[in-house]
Amino acid sequence: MISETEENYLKALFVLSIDKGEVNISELSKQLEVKIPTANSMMKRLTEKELVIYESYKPVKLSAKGKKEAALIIRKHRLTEMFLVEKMGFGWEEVHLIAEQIEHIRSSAFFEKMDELLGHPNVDPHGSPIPDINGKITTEHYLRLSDHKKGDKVEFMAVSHSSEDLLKFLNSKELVLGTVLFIESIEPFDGTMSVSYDKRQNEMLSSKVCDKLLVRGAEGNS
Amino acid sequence: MISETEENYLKALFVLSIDKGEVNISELSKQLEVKIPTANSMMKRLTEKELVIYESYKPVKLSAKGKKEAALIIRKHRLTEMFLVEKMGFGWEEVHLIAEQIEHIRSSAFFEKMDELLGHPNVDPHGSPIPDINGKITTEHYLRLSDHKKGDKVEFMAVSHSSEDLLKFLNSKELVLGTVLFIESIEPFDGTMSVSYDKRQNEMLSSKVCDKLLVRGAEGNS
DNA sequence: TTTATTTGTTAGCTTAGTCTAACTTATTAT
DNA sequence: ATAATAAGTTAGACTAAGCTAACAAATAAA
Ligand SMILES: [Mn+2]
Ligand SMILES: [Mn+2]
Ligand SMILES: [Mn+2]
Ligand SMILES: [Mn+2]
Repeated sequence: MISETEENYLKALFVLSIDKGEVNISELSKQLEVKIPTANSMMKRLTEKELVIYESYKPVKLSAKGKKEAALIIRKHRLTEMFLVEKMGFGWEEVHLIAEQIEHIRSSAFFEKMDELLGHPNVDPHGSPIPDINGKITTEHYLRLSDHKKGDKVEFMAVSHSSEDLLKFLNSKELVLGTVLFIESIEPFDGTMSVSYDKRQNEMLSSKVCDKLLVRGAEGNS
Repeated sequence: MISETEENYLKALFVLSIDKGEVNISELSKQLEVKIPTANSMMKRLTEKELVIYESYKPVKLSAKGKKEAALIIRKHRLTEMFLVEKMGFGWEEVHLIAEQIEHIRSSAFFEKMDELLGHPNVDPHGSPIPDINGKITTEHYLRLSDHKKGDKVEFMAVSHSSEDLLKFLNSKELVLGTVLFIESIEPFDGTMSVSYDKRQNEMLSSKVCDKLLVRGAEGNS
């Protein structure tokens, strides 16, 4: 049996190891807001349970088993977020903390029912992919809006590392997933973009915002 | 802050003290499936927190504060059960264990949303009353079906101490809340009743079942 | 290549929540 | 009224999950 705390560690390991495939204990402890020795001793326990691969002074990796468990928790988290938004009327900025708790509910029927009622969605309200029932996750590789140039037309597909503040900002600009953006101009000095879309014209987005918006080319414009 | 474990103790104290107003530690430990010393030490902790009133060798009582907290947890439990049945399509026999977990989710917005989507229900799927947002609970005092006599016509209002097995049995007899029952006859030896209702005629219900069905007089027949 | 800094480890302490064993108080039966 | 049984208490141990303090290893700076 994997405890709620252990589940949170697995999830943190999963998201932190997405690029490098491994995680330093200090990163992990920062992510989970615990001290380094706490994370250290948990790594020993998860090694015992064969959920992580870990040797002294080396970075931590998830085992295949650990990776699958983590993906299944993320599945529950993202299904929950989708359910809260689509079926209960919450805003996309309100759902993360609730999902952080509900992801630990022990009832496969509960999450299967959500999945069914939602019509088996493959992304959450922030555009992140929902792993399937076997823990397999298919990641689309979107570019950042900030990687594009003047005149590009792109579709807003996902928010990366979405904070509540960022999501509220996007609400205030009526920027929802699926919006097609046209880049009118880019300020050379600080990278601020002026973009137009159905709801707004010449809206200014700071480079900090543009870094978080994941997009794909629209109309054959990759 | 009240922990999940403490919440479960408060809830158990609430339901066990409904009649007598107080609870023996041994009853409590049985209900929660812990040993007597475990319940005993928890009572000390809840006394510290002023949630219960307790002196050595005397039965335990909930304080006003403890009673309110307990009622609010029961509110979340019953709203959840109602939501699972009404909005997610679960059967009334499937929801208790899930609600047992979800009742501890820390988000008033989550439960307020459920309440709203359900149209502020005042009973759960088993006919038990849902306490209001202030923890006030209004209990209807129904009689048991077994307290009635041949020829009585009654409405099925609630199931008392519903187990999954009992609820499945009622499913098999198509006996849902609101059904109007006519008592055709009662076997003097063991109290088995023969009842008729819209879906079935002369259905036999053992006295064990009749003890659990809470009813009120139908058509001015109190 | 030493030295300083960051990162990781170990040991030992804490709290919540559980247990068993031994004992005490209350209740019930003889 | 005394003995037997049940209920409640205390002490001591355990695990999970956290912490701090002291030390060791690895990495970065000088
Ligand atoms: Mn989230
Ligand atoms: Mn979580
Ligand atoms: Mn229930
Ligand atoms: Mn519970």
